[in-house]
Amino acid sequence: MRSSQLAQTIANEITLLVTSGELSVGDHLKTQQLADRFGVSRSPVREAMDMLAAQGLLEQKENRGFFVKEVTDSIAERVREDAEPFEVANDYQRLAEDWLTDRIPAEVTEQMLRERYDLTKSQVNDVLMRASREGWAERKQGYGWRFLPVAKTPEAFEQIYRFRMLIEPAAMLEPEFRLDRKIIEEQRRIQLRMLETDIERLPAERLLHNGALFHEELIKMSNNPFFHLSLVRVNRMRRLLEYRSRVDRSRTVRQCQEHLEILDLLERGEVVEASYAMRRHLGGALSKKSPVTWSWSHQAHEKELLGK
Amino acid sequence: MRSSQLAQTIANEITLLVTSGELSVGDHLKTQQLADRFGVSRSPVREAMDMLAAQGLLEQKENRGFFVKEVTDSIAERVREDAEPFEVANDYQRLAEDWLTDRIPAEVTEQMLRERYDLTKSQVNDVLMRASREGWAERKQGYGWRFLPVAKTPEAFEQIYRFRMLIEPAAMLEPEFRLDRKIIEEQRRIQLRMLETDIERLPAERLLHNGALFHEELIKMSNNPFFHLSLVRVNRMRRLLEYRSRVDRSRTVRQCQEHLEILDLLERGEVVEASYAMRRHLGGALSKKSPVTWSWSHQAHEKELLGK
DNA sequence: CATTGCATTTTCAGATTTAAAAAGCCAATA
DNA sequence: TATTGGCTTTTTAAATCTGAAAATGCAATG
Repeated sequence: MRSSQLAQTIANEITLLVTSGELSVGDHLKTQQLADRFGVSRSPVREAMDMLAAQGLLEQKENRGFFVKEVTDSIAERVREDAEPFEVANDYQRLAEDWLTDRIPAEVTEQMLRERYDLTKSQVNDVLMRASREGWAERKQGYGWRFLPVAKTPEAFEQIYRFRMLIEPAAMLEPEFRLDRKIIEEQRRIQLRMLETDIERLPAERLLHNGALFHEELIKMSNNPFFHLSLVRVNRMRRLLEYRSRVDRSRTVRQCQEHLEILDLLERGEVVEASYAMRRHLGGALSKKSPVTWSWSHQAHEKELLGK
Repeated sequence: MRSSQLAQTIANEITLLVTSGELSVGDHLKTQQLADRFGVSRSPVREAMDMLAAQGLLEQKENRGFFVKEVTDSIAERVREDAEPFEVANDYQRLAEDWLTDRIPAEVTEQMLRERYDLTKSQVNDVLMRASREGWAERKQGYGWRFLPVAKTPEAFEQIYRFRMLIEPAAMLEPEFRLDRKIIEEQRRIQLRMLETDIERLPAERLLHNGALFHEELIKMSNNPFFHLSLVRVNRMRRLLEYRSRVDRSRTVRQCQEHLEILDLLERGEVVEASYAMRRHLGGALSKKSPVTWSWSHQAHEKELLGK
């Protein structure tokens, strides 16, 4: 029973609503309401509910619609980790992997890729489009594509972290920065849950995702979309790199704790403290790899203080 | 005589080589060499040379290839200012314009756009792809596109400048920052030429382009591609905004002077000074619009110095 | 023996068609 | 009277095809 991508996505979102407790057993799911919420029409919502009814999460009553039937632990696990087009993501990963490990040349034609990965034209197109959006592939002037060397080296890691150490703490000090309790509570919940759960058992993917989410949600509060956008972009690139390296789970616990500390500081209104904590937090990830001199920043600061 | 886009582009590049003095009268243009240089095959280079020969810039000798024939002022003017697909850029501008001035709704279907602007499917696709790359349009979950409110407000201007004030000075203090004399000389040349020329006569487009180029070339020297990429991206967005507002040419002279000062500092190796000058330079553009408090940065710096 | 000039092959964009998916509509119903 | 459920219409995505453009091979030439 092959069903549409969108319906899948929405089925997951509905399942999330149920498992998160926003909907409880016996509640009535109104089609239009859900459609509005997700920004789609009723068709895919309807289809998603059909699927969930077939799985037993929902119950359909003739001419009255769907109702939550039961909530068991097994259902929570049924949520697909990512609702994104399965194969595209795969193909993309594969290409990225091959490029990062020098298994493909820097210049290729679409044809070559089609053959190598056995893809259709539009699949190749999707993958290349994505790669170019993420900044590591570009069309050549004539025929063919060129892959860019960015992020191949281990230094890329360092570069990303230095960039983040600059923008993330600064974002908190933006004049339009406003605390958003909802975001803070949501993130606290996520981080606490990770600490409670057996970290070893969580998939690496989820660890990376939650980590990135934390930082992206916080930077949003700066109310300067350019900070947010930049972070989202470097994070995409970073995920490409981190996918390959095994996640060091011993550090994850420490990271969660630091995340929680930052949330505490923010909630108490100690924004400058939080900004500083964020800087240390990011610096920590960096210094594990190599001793970095921060002297430059002190120079700059001294300079500015003098100049004032 | 309609000829291929690529050949046009290359014809312009070749003309540029001649007018810039890199090639002089009588020089032999080797096909393969040029093809390699431009990253294309010999075919479009050949076609471009045919075109230029027809125009009289080059001379073809039987079985010996093409040679530079003459260099007159009229030829320099023949160079098309931008070699980018003419209409795509136009359509894109038009759409952006309409969105910025609220003449189209936030949510549209491709169909709507096709009708409104009388475009083919792939044209619409190109334009939307570009808009999504530049961050102001995104696909809805189902059918249709959503335009994002970013950069519509005048505050967007301020936000962009605050972002730039953060990353551009910091880029100069990156550990991998290296002076590149070639870049510095090239930029100095451009800035000087602008000061010499009657600023009133330069097209606004060119002013904006040169300004953006200056900053993008400088940030490259940080050797941290993430700084460069971020700047390129906010600049694209900025151009969208600035296109609409008339360029204040009285400020352009001052800006060029500041650019030159920064170049001088860099060349003398006073990088920290240069970084600071860059910050002031960007702050200047901002403070023209509204008085901005810089207090936050001092707080942060104090904090960090104390924390050390 | 490097380079040209032409011929040949390959690649890809655009148009067209076909299939799939989402949105909209409206009578039936609780 | 709000909502569903089936149905129709609209919209987009995928597959195929075709021709123009770009890349490449090679004999001819200086």
